This record gives sequence, structure tokens and C-alpha cells, in this order.
Amino acid sequence: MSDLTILEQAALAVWVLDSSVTQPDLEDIYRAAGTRDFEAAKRALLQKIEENGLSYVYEKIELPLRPVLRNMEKKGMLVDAEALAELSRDYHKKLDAIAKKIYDHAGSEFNINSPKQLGDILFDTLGLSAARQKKTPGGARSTRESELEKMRDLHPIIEEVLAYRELQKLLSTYIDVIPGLLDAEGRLHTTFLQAGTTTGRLASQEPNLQNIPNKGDLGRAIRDAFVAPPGSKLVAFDYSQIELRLAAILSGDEELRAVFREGGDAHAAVAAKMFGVAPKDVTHDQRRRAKAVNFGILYGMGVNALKESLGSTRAEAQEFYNQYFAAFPRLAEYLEETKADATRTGYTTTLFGRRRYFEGIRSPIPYVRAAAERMAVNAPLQGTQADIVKLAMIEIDALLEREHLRGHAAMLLQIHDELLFEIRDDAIQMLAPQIKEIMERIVPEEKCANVPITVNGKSGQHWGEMKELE
DNA sequence: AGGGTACCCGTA
DNA sequence: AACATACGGGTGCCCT
Repeated sequence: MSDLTILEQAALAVWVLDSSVTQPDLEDIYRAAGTRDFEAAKRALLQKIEENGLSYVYEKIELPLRPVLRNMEKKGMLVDAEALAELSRDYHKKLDAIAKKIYDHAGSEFNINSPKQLGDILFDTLGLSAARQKKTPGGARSTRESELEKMRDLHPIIEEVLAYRELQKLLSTYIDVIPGLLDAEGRLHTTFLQAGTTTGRLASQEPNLQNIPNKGDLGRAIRDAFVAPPGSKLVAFDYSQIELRLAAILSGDEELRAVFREGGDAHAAVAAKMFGVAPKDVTHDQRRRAKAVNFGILYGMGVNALKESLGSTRAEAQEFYNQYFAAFPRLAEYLEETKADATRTGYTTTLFGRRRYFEGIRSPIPYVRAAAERMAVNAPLQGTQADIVKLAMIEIDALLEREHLRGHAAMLLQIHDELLFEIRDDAIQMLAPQIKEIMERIVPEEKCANVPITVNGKSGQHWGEMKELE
């Protein structure tokens, strides 16, 4: 740990103690320690960490992780700048053509990027309106994608606006920005914020490499500009449904554990239990609904939100909700206990002891309290996932060091449940199984409740087109 | 000109 | 009146 400055160590300590203080500065350190003497502050912080059961998270996760992240930032990811330049020309041409069509429909030129001006054109000039048109928090008529979708059939301008937004976003966020961030070798070096989130996850900035587009042909073309140099491949490993597995582990729900013990398609298996049918008889629609509920559970969703994501009626959503928790009764109890614990103590903990405090958990204002409860339900799941991936990163980095593999392989990115490496062709066969093995067994068996943790590997020359390993 | 915020949207 | 969790970041627009 010798290459962490004492300031970095103290900042991490403050954040581990209270993750609502993201990116702590010197003032935050003094405030948290209750003294303006740095040495005394460090001692005070360490003692608090000990007292709050946070020593494992601080000493075995956050402190060792810092140098690992530095290695990743230093290595950087190779980008094919010429590919981006070609995308830029292509997309700008398309964007101009779409803008012309929009001006034609509108009868005048205006700033399509301005929600205010766009709203005036759509709602006033063209007189469009949809049922249940939503307002923005500021009271303006919303032009967000989900609202425009409702108006798709009313006027051809809507489709053009949606297409314009997609292209504009990709150009201004990625395609026209990334070339200016490359070093002389064409590599892109992000900065990982280790104390940047309240849940324990990492964040990435300048640029944010954790939100590079991943679906849709236009977005995928951007990923294809991220490459491995000749003689190497990009190799990615992602945890399979890690948060739902953690819900099974943390709750101990017998039925949900069985879903994962039996392997196979988890969403389909959940659908089978939920709808009381044999796994082979699960329809496409039943699986889709089960998947929506699975995701919703992890975020503390209520019936209303479920209705939105299912596109169903309230009564139907309520029925699915009831069926789900009838099928997984212990999971339902666990979620209630989590809220109750958070209300009693003011915080939640992850499987490894990481804490998150909730400001509004005892608020008399119902929706403030409800929001805090949703966060409280999500925090142990998202936070434990963060713990697990970080532990795996530390052990994988140690492997690369111990086996003198730094010249053959480098960890490049962490995208929450996924690790991306650049590995020389002659080392992939040997190394990929070892990385996968570390990731899968990083959670001690006694903590797993017999729920298997599984990892999928992919490799390829381009980030956008990788094929399953094995 | 620069700061703060609203709105929008990409990822897990 | 509320919004399913966690982020970073672009542009517009208002302010100083």
C-alpha cells in the first residue's frame, strides 16, 4: 500500500465510513474525524472503521484496490481513431438530412436540441398531444423518449426527432469527443473514481467508459472502434445475473436458490415458479414478465412501476407482483426485513460489511421515505456486487504480478459486473480459465448458500464483436 | 465568460 | 404529484 498517499488513504476511510461523502477532500476528512490535526484525524478514522466493522472493506478491499485501478488507468484502451472519423462523417451527414426533414415538418428552423423549443413545435405549432402526457419535474411538457413514443403514430416528425436524438447523442458524447482524449499511441485513459458512488461501485470519467453504447447497430459501431492491437485480443468476463443470485444468497430463499442451483435460464425458471407451469412450457411472454419483475425487485420497485415496465394494467401488475412473492416467500420477507433494519439502524450492510446510510428513511413525508426504502432494498445487492468484483480484481492483479504476466495481459476496464482485459494471443488459453476461476470462487463457499456464481467469457479484436470463449 | 441547473440519455 | 437502483455527461438556458 506504500504507493497510496496518506491523503488518499484518509479520503477512502471517510468514504468507507459514510459513502454519502463522495470524493472526500481535506475538509471532509477533518470534519469526519472531528479534528484538524491530520495525524490525529487518521487515528480517529481508523478507530471508527474498526468500531463499525468496516476493517475488512477498508483494508482488504479499498486500500489494495487503489493501485490496481492505477494500473488500469495507466495502460489505457486502444482506439481506432480512423474508424471513429469515418463514423463521424457518416453520422453527421445523416444528422443533417434528418434535421432538414424536421424543419420541413415544423415549417421553420429551430434548435432541435432545446427541449423547450422542441416542445413548442410539437405541442403548439403542430398541436400534438398524447394521452397521459407527462410533465417534467420543472413543470414543462416532457419531450423525453418514452413520451415521444406515445405520439409516434400522430405525426411523422416524431420518428425523425427520435432518430435525430440518437445520432446527436452518439456524436456529441462519444464519436466527436474521444479522438481528442487519445494519447500519442492512440490509447484512451479513463479515470476511475474509487470513492465516487454511495453504493460502493466505481465510477469512470473523462471519458466515462462504463456507458459506451452496447445495443443497437449505431451504438455497437462505436464499441467496434475500441480494439486490441495485433497479436492480442480483448477478453471480457461478466458475472451472470449476479444481483439476482445475491438476492437468493442474502435472503436465503429456498425457491430462488433452487432456480440457480438447477442452472439454465433463470428468468424462465422464475416464470415457471411464478405461473405454476413446467419450465419447458414457459411462454415467451411469461418469461418477459418474470424478467421485468426480477429486475424490479432489485430496485425496490412497487406495483405502479411494474405496471409501467410491463405495459399492463394496474390490476394485472398487482397480480404478477402477488404471484411473484407467493412463489418466493422468504425473498419477500427479506426485503421487508431490509427496510425494517434500515429504519431501525439508519443503514444497510453488504455481505462483506460495507455500509450505506439513508438520510430519509425515517422521514414523515411518505414519498421521501419510500424513496429511501427503495435505495435500502437495492444497496445490499448492488453493494455486495461491487465488493465481489473488487475482490476479484485485486486477486487477478496479484496473479498477473506473481506470474510475471504484466507483459502478456492487462486489466483495462471494470463495468460493474464485467471485467475487460487485453491479452496476448499466446496467453489467452492459459490465462482465461484462471481469471474465470478466480471470479467464480472469490465469494467464500460458506457465504454462498449453495448458490453458484458463474462467469461468461468472450473474446475478439473489437469490443463490439466478441465471441464466447471455449 | 463562467457557474448552476434542467432535461435528456448512454451504461450496469 | 411521482418517478425502480447507481452513475457521467451533453446541450440549453438562466444567472452573476
